[in-house]
Amino acid sequence: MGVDNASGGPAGSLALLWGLHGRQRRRGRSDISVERIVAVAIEVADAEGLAAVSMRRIAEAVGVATMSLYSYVPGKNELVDLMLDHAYGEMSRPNEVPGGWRAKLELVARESWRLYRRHPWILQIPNGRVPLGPNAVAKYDYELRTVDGIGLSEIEMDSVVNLMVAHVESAARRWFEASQVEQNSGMTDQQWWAVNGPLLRNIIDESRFPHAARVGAVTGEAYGSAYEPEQAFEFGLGRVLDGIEVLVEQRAVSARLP
Amino acid sequence: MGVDNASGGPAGSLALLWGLHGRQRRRGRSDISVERIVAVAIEVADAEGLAAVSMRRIAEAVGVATMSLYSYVPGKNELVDLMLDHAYGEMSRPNEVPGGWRAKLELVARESWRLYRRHPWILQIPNGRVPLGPNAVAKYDYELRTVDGIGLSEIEMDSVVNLMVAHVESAARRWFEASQVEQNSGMTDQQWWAVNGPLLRNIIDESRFPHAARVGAVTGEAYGSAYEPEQAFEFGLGRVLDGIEVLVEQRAVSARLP
DNA sequence: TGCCCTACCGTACTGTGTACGGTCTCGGGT
DNA sequence: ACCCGAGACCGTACACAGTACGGTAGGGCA
Repeated sequence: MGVDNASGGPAGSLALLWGLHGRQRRRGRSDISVERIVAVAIEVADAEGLAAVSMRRIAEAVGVATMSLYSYVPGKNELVDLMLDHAYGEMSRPNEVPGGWRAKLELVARESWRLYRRHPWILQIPNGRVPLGPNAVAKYDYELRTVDGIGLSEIEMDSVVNLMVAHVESAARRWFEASQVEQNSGMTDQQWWAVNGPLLRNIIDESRFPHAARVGAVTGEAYGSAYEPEQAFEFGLGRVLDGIEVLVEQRAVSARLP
Repeated sequence: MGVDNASGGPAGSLALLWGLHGRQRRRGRSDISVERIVAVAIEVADAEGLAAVSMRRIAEAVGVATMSLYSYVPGKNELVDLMLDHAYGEMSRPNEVPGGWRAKLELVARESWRLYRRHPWILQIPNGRVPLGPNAVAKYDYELRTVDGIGLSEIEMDSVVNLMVAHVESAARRWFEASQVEQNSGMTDQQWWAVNGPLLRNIIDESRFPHAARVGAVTGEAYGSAYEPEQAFEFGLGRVLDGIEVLVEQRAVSARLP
């Protein structure tokens, strides 16, 4: 029906992702392949967002009839799964990084941030279990490496990594949403506030909303709008790292006392 | 076209949200109102998700023809804006809360968490600038109050509050996505891992992905699945509060030195 | 040579938001 | 009292989505 989103039965995705599709030689046109379809879909998504990735559109771009795609990919959900894992594959994962866990984890965060900036459509992928493709697993492994051997339990390592990844995704989502609104309203945040600011300032008065009025005035002045995504990412990054450091210190202390 | 999502011109939403619609008496059926439409839409969304909220569906539930909705609400985007602000209005915002900023901010986080659990469809609202309705502003004002007067600048107050809100939303999204997958795959996370675990354990071997294999084994054992949303929320809450505390301490120290 | 499998594709179904234009009823100005 | 216009109400239609289904054609294997 088009509503049952990703990963209803990721078994199909799993086989595709890990290249377990029997490796039988395909009989049809040799200029078409799953890889090419995925590449084309990513190109379209990069340029026009995930909403532009329809089976008709991709088929046309590949040069094939719509329904022919279904002989390469079980359905759209699986195609999106493949797109995502391919994008993960583009990330750099250097073997040796100078500095302690904090520098390493920060690097991981910035690398993720860059991924979302390059492929914002990842943020539009509807609800779903992460399809555990090879590159997703490699990413997870790489992330864990940054906090290995610093006195955390396995559970804590997982939690720390998940927290950092979640922060980056969250900040990226805010950035992307802001840019989306700009795009399809045709107004900059600044322009929007220039138009609607007066009305809102009338309504959000000091007496009813004292804190919102005061803080809103300062941030509006500073940012020229209501929100500065890049700043929010940096601020959160620092705070989250600080919070993790507190935990790491605790563990280091309790390790010294037997 | 159905693609231009929320808040293209929130001027319409703003007027509706703040009840500036001239207050002219409506001439039509008196059993229908914007309020009732919004209430019905929220009911449907609570029960079946935002995807179930179509104009046809809501119209039918209200007992009116589809196109009649458009004489109450400019379009679907505006309806969703109204739903969101209404949901914000349900949150409790006690005037006096015992404890310091940390306890207060934690309470804010838990209240938000409860909101998302009650109305998960909020997480499905597509990209958009928050429509600044009365309840959204009240929520923001209430959140700011928790960190007022502890030595932070206005910008920092805004950043802190945004960070906490973002964490809660992020954790809630993960929880919701997990529950969604469960629902439309018909399998528990545990069941899924029982089926796909062996395959993955074969592929994710110690030699290629040592950290992922080790940590995955422990978390899998502990959670019975790959991820425990509630735990992730609590862990992140603690870490974020710790990180904010570091900042607050810094500010307190630099306030003591001239 | 003959058969079968499968890549390929045309058509059609359900469902979306909403533009458009028609009808009917009620409120207010004269 | 009368009339007219505004607006509530609604039926139809359009473009687009994902994909089920069934038909066709051509190459691999017995």
